Amino acid sequence: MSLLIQVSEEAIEEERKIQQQIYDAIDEYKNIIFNAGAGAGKTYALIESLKYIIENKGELLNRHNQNIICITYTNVATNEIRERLGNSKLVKVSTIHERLWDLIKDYQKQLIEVHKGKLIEEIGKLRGELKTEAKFNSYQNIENKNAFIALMIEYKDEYYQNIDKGAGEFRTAIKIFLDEEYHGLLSNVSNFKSLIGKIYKIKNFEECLVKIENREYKKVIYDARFNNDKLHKMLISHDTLLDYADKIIEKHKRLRQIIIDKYPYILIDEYQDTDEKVINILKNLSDYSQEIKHNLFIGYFGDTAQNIYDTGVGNKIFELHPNLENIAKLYNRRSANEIIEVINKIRNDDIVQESIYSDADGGSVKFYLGSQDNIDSFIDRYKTEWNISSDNKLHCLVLTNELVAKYNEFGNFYNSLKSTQYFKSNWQNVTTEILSQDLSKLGTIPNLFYRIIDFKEKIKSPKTLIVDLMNEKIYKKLTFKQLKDLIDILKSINTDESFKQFIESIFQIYNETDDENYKKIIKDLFELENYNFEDFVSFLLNKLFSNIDEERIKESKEKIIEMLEVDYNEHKKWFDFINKKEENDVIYHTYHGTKGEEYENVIILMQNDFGRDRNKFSSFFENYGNELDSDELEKFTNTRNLLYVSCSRAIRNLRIFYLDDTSEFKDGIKTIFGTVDEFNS
DNA sequence: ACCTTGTGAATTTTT
DNA sequence: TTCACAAGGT
Repeated sequence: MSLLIQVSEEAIEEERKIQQQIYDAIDEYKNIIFNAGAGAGKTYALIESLKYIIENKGELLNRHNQNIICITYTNVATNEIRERLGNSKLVKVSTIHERLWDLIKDYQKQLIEVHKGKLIEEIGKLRGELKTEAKFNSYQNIENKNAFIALMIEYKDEYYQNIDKGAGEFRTAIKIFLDEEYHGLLSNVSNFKSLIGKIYKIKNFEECLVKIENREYKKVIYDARFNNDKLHKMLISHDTLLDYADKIIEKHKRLRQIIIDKYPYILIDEYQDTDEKVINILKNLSDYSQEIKHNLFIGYFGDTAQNIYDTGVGNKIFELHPNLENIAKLYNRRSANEIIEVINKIRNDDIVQESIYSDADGGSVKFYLGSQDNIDSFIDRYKTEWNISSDNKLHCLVLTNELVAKYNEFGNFYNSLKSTQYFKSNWQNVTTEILSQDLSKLGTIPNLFYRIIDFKEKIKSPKTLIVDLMNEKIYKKLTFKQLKDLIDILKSINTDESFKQFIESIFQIYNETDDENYKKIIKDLFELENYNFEDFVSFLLNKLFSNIDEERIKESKEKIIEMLEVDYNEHKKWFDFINKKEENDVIYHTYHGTKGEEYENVIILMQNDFGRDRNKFSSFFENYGNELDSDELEKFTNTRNLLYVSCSRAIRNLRIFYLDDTSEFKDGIKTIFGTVDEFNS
């Protein structure tokens, strides 16, 4: 049965009127906030608005050498808007970070001033902590702190060499150079490490201030690749960039005027995800434009109920930037009526959507009660009932990446990487470096694995083009005979067995053949110093288990071999996941990761807890419709938004499968989903 | 009975 | 990084 096809004349007319409201605001330079729920065509409205400005103000802007700014939250969104808008020199589409850095990077004198202020502030904070926090009590009682600090700075190398050791070993190693009068500080090793970390930081910052005074350091640099500041090296990361931009723009009127006069139209996509500091910058520009009576249009496009990240401004925007003209679009262009009814109840605010289609009946939503044991049979049931196939996939939402890996059938490979020393000590990078679908963000080793798997798949496939297999420089110079020989060698690599054997085979041929072209291809692929399996393992060992004792080398090597011997299907599934080309009929995602997507058939696996919160979802249903204090309300809203984003992905069919007992909060569920059915397989 | 210490486990996402 | 908990000390 087809649905979601017919649109009524009135609806089209109504949509046009809403779009006209935006155009009118643009003409009058009235700042707006455009709110549209999930699937309303928000990006469409944004792009139409950009086109309107280009068509109607383009000539004037060109003449004055002015531009339109469109800022987005992600690089993916930037690319999508550029693609849908088409080429336009007038519109600068970029992420907020890229744009802000572009605006301030040439004001180095002012940046240095802000940076100095930041360093001094940080030093003050650190000193304060050392003075007041209880865990530094024994340090506070030391007579000659400077002597202790000097000693620890002298033995910095020794300190870092031992930092990963257990408490006992660490203590012994430090006592070798630490005078006896300070041994009391070592009674609690974790407090000691925290103390020394702060001491080193203060030292670094002070040295940095001196270098700035000596004009040895002259530039502040924003580096988008890192997630942490290295303030003492003049490197700032994402958050600090926003902070510095906010401060500089607040302080310097001239810069404000330059921005306003150069960019009279600023449009913000997904404003709810934007940091408060950014809203503050825009508010500042807006106020100043009114003060000097220069024209400036600011348009926020988004939806407060889809704010699922803590750093996003969400509904605080109405306080931070008051007096915006509110424009709402209440049509839904994505989902069947049954879905829309449920998502309206979840958000439960003044955005009550209705379908733009007159043939939107025919979807279905149900809430089931089940358990861990019958997840599989639940999914099987809907594979049959919904005729799931490669053309009609089933998308299943789970809460953690660990489950995504497991259900997408590369759990062992994922866990073998995750349990390496490198990922244990960089646990915050696990998701990005192992599961990022942006290749440039994969970690060194996952990236290498990715390239090798890619190579293996290409060699196996008869459809692979020469261009995709090797660098142009290689095949360009080859005769027909040479090319044929090279291909024969490549084909002789063993691609039938495990990943480990594939790599062994590559190296074996490498060391037997005289074909320089083959060697060049392998060198381009691996970028190693030595090309044999033993050295390859050592290379992995060095990257994944650096800093380990002699005794643990053997077991670590075994772990690496294990990683390479995981069933090759797992490597392949991981590879397909990274490429977003999963071949299974059922595809798993995290709730968060589905933002902006839409799927015909959705199953959401849900339970009481998430992370440290023992009752994230249960308390949402318990509190639905109740009056809440501000802390409770914040938690409630946060869960509500996540639930709203997840449920609103569905176009036609939606099932919630709840894995814990719901008897305590059944009423809340019933209010939203109608019934709670028990699933027994 | 209470306090201190060490160890291991734990969310998501973006720039 | 932060938290919970077990083990060990006072």
